[in-house]
Amino acid sequence: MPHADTILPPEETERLQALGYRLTEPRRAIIAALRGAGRFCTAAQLHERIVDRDVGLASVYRTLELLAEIGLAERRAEVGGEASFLYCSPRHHHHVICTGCGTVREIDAAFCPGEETTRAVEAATDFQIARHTLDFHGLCADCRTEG
Amino acid sequence: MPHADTILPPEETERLQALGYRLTEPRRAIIAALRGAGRFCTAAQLHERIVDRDVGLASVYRTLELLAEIGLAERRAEVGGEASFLYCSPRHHHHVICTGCGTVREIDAAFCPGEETTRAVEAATDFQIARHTLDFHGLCADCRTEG
DNA sequence: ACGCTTATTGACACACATTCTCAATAAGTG
DNA sequence: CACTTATTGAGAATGTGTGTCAATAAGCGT
Repeated sequence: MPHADTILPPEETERLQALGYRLTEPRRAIIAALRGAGRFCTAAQLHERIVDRDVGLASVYRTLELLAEIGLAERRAEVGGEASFLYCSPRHHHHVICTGCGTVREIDAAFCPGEETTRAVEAATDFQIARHTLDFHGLCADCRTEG
Repeated sequence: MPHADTILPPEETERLQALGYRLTEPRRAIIAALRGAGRFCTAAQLHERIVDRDVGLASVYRTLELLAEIGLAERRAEVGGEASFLYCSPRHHHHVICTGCGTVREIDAAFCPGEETTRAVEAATDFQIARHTLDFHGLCADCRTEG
């Protein structure tokens, strides 16, 4: 019986189980915490948020690694040698990241560089482009009014 | 007298010195190695490339950190907890990264999302966008013919 | 060129993020 | 409800990255 705070949308459960992974209580808790954070989190930060569930730190690391592998999380290098992870929906999307508070909002593919841009890059570089990443950085409304 | 392999374009030297940093032999060697690699490198890999210059591993870490701070290098998280660094020119640019061999090529701002896209993102999110990052991933010509 | 000031360096000790190990547990299956 | 085996938690082990400090050399004024 999953904990009330760990009821996940079918996106995560389906993707995990379709790949043969088991949907365990620790994984539910970790995914829910990462999802709810709405920003880049370190393993230690996430572990902090779920101490009451008796989830080991090693499991947090293992699950974050797994999520990054299957595309449900994005890994980022942090100053100080600590890695951060951000929840990502399985759909194609991009990020708007607040340089003040770190909050991340997903934006949909409407803002993607189009097919023509991709073709132009291919022509200019002789690469065969398969995918791309795009992030915007700036201040969110809250951080703007505070400053 | 700088070593023959460490003659750098004025871009790096100017930026370093303008910020009050000294242009030392170890820094020349590290920057030249990173620049010459043309792909993401770990500190250990770069240290390997310049063992003959008697540069300490600690200095490699310190210099990479410094370069990332002033925008001459990009830091990336790596599976296994080891950070990688990529040389970046001071100009605004984007990357095309080969998923086969890891080679990175810079492309100029012509492929940027334009002002109108940025304005649209601002309207959709109520963020004040200051900058963006854009990377393309795919196979380079060499890796395509080998496959 | 020559000293002076001080940022920078190399070596090594150290801290700590991340992974490994392994017996115990629980998810999924029939 | 039993069975198989992926997964877990705890702690040991690994190894990346940082701090310390005396020695060195970059840049500068003369």
